[in-house]
Amino acid sequence: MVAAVSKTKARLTPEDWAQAALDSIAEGGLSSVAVEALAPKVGASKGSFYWHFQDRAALLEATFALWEKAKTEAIIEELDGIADPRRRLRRLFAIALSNPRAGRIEAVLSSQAHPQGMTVLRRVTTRRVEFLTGVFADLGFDPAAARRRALMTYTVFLGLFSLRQSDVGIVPTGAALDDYVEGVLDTLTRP
Amino acid sequence: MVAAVSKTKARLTPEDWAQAALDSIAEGGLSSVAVEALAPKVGASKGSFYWHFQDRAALLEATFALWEKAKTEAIIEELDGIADPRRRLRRLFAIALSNPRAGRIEAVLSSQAHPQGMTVLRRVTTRRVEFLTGVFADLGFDPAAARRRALMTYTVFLGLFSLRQSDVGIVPTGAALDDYVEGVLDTLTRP
DNA sequence: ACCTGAACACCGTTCAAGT
DNA sequence: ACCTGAACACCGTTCAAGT
Repeated sequence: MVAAVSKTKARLTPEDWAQAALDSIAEGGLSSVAVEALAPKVGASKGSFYWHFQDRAALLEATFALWEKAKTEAIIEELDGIADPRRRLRRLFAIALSNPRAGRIEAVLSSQAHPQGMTVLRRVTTRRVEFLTGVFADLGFDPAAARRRALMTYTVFLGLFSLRQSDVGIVPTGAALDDYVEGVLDTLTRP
Repeated sequence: MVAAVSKTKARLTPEDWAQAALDSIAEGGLSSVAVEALAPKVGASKGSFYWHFQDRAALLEATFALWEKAKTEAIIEELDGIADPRRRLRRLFAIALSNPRAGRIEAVLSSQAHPQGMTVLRRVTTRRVEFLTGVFADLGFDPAAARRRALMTYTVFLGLFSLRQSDVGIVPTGAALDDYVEGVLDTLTRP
């Protein structure tokens, strides 16, 4: 359960704490991000934490920023390499749905448990809707229509994430999920 | 800020605490539901709380149950009185979007901050998707198609809630929102 | 510069004692 | 049966003291 502490560097960086916090959120939600609980995982004392961060809120801010870089910027960068807009969109859903735990952070941010999360959430949302607008523009929709489609696609996307989290057995899995997504994308991209 | 305490009944019921907790979540999120902070609002001591509830988790359970009754059962009951399926669906979106704070509890439940919330979330989700499946069946879709449409509609619904919470200025407001919803419902109900 | 360990505050929880 | 107030535990935060 306890992650092995790297022996290669004696000194800790803020990123070490943020990464530990990110893992902790995926495992046990926001409330599991406790300085006292994290300290032994990174191999330091509670007091040490307050050298790197002003408080727990600052840690969460750094954690959300880390997630933003890994899960929005990096993915959009990959997708921008795909010329065909329909394939680009399909790939996005494939990436997003490949990890059953994806959406955990989005859920935490949306719950408004922490104001600093809202800033990141706004930035990520804007970025993603922009990306989707680009996809629909490339599909030949005029700007206003592309924007509307992008918005609807993103709500479908968010809703699917949310539904998967609650795990009601309503969201299809495996091949059925692929079929479902294919059908949804058909509906969304039809002129 | 502090709600006036009713003088008409000296004794408190669990519902008094649950209602106070529900209000508190809407105002300040889950973390604002603190026994110590709630006690003066209902006009009792912390100790009194533990006569009515085993712990904070039990209060949250009761709070979620209260919300379920008010926001799912009551609304579905109203909607079931509308014969025309398209109007029924439109009315659902109207109710859901009329309160800008609607979706707060859904967000809290989805964040999995509390396991007991998941039970309620699953029940509510199942109930709502069943309701939507009925709408699409009434529109003439066969069972499997009705189910798929219901699922897609519910993800659009959840996503819209979620987006509104983050308040990015991406979701249209006022008449534009009505137009947007109308367009979305058109897309969703088209055979 | 970076870290430790003790101290304190806050809030969840318990409980003996009151009505 | 229902409530109070004091006590304790847990974790966020501070800080004087160490390297």
